[in-house]
Amino acid sequence: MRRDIFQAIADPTRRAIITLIALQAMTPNAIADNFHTTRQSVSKHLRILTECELVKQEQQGREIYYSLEVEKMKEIDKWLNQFRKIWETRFNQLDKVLSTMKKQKK
Amino acid sequence: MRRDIFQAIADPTRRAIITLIALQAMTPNAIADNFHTTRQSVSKHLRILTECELVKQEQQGREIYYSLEVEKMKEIDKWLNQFRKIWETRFNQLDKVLSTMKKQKK
DNA sequence: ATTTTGCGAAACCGATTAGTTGCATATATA
DNA sequence: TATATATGCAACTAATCGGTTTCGCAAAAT
Repeated sequence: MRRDIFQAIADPTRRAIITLIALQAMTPNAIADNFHTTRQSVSKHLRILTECELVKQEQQGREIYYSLEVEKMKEIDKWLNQFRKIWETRFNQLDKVLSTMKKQKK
Repeated sequence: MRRDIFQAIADPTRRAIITLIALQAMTPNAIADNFHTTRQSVSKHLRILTECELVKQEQQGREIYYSLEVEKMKEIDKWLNQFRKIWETRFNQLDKVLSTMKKQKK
């Protein structure tokens, strides 16, 4: 049971579920309708997403509404930050090359 | 063989390798020195990272230097974009609440 | 009160995964 | 030329994964 965010978003079905419930809470049945798989399978995915706190539940009678814990998604963004510095630097370097080329044209 | 970026960064060792070679190219042996695993195991991880183009190789005599393909990392950032809109909206809503509280204080 | 509906949990199964061990190959070095 | 070094690759193994089937429970509908 590794159960961290990166392992959670590794599965394409789970990524699709995340996108699906990002804007509005949905029940497992409603979610399953969107995929070619069983409710139980979706239920399993939701358990994994819940365990790593990417998703939160809200019981309403016998129905359970699942919605995205957007804050948790920021952790992926935070991890990307270390590389963002690098690709921004690379971009600046390309920028320099381009402006040098322009100058040479003149 | 799924081999997409999300599956590639799911493994903690692979994430560590990515961070390690982000700033400077390294050989498999040098990389393996940083982990409690064998060189062959690192070699396997590098193969997976290379296959999904997150990493590029540069042969130098009998040594092979591996370095990060920063551009590819942007694809994760691109996927995050759809959620970025949401969490920015949430932040703005919190902003409104805070400014309302300030007004009420006055 | 009985049936239907919405759900999670457990047991099972085939596929995949990460890691190890044992090679083979190519490039240095003595 | 013989040896040491750097590496990738294939075969194997235990663990994990995603999916299905079956079950039990609680809430709603009849």
